[in-house]
Amino acid sequence: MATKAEKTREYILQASYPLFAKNGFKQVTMKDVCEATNLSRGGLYSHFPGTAELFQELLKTVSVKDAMDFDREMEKGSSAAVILENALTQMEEEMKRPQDSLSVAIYEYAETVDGSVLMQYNSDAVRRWSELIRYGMKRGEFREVDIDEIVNMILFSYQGIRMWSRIIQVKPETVRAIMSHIRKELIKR
Amino acid sequence: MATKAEKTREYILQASYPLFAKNGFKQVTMKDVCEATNLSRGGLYSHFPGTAELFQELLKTVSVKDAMDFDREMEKGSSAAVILENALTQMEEEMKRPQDSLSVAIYEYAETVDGSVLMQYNSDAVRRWSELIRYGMKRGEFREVDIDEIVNMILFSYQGIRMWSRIIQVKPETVRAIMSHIRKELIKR
DNA sequence: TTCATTATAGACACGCGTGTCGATTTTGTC
DNA sequence: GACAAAATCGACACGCGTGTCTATAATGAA
Repeated sequence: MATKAEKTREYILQASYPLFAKNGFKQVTMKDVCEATNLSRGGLYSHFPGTAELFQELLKTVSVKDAMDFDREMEKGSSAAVILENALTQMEEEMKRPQDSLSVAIYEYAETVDGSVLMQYNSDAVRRWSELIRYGMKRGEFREVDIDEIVNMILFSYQGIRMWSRIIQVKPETVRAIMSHIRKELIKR
Repeated sequence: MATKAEKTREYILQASYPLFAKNGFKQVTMKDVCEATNLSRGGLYSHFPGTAELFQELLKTVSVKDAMDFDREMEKGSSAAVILENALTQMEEEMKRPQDSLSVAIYEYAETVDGSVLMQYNSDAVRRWSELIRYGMKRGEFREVDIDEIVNMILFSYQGIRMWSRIIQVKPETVRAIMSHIRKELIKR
């Protein structure tokens, strides 16, 4: 029944999201979270024993709405080309604001705490993309490609550019070049 | 003239390489370097004021022998397909032993100290690969591709897979799938 | 071998993040 | 409104990495 604690918990999660998005996982300290939430050490620790558990919880609430969840669209029978285009656009948008994404934090979390998160993350993405491509091929919209090759190419170049774009100013043309390559690779002309 | 100091400096660099390769940049402390070199704090600090300078110096000595330095081969007039094959093989080898490569350390160094390192690193790689592809096209070995698109695809998927392979066990098939895609993309059949 | 120069040892004080714990305030039930 | 339970505060001790400084040891030129 509402319980103050649950609200506070929720509030902490919401308030710490930008911290992780901006600074990654390792760079965020409990002290930072204290300041971001205006809670004291004691108050904070009574909700989360450490940044690891906090971040873990944060991931659960976020992973649900993943940009690359094509299932619904495919069930609706939407055009594969359109679904692809939307995904590419969303990816492109994300690159423009790398500070809003948890991707690097997830990487660091996997590095220092639990690698299985990345495995899960990756195999999910592989599965979803594979389904989309199979779908597109079945509908005759996509070329007959080697699914494994294409999916890995897409996902890893996405990861690569995503991480680098946090550090160096990756030119929009560069992002577009990758997207364009993916498009050409898949769409029948 | 020989000067003990220079030798020690050299020794420190050589001894700290594996530390950075294994642990990245941020995770390496001066204390770690002390232990790896059997030097005391004072001894070490009289050579390098911090890990940043140490790593910077380390980069200089390493970056010379880059796996993707195609210039010499192209000047010799070697087959573009062969040069490509060698590069892909070397990349594949590197993935097998991610703990021996400085790639993640470079990323972290760029993140925390100086991003221009990555920019330099990247634009060099772009230039070299572009030249190789232009060379292969001129020789009629490679298809007439969009150089920008292909080069970015190659480099970013390489980066992506390289970083992830430090954390999750990327299957050899996956690496091979990427390499295979690159090959198909370039080589005329 | 001598001795000025150079290199090294290791103790020190400092800053910062952690996790804990008793005191205090707030909640919400009766 | 009273009062037990729940939530929060903030001071504390601890570990760890940093950078400095002086005494000591090694070097190598005369």
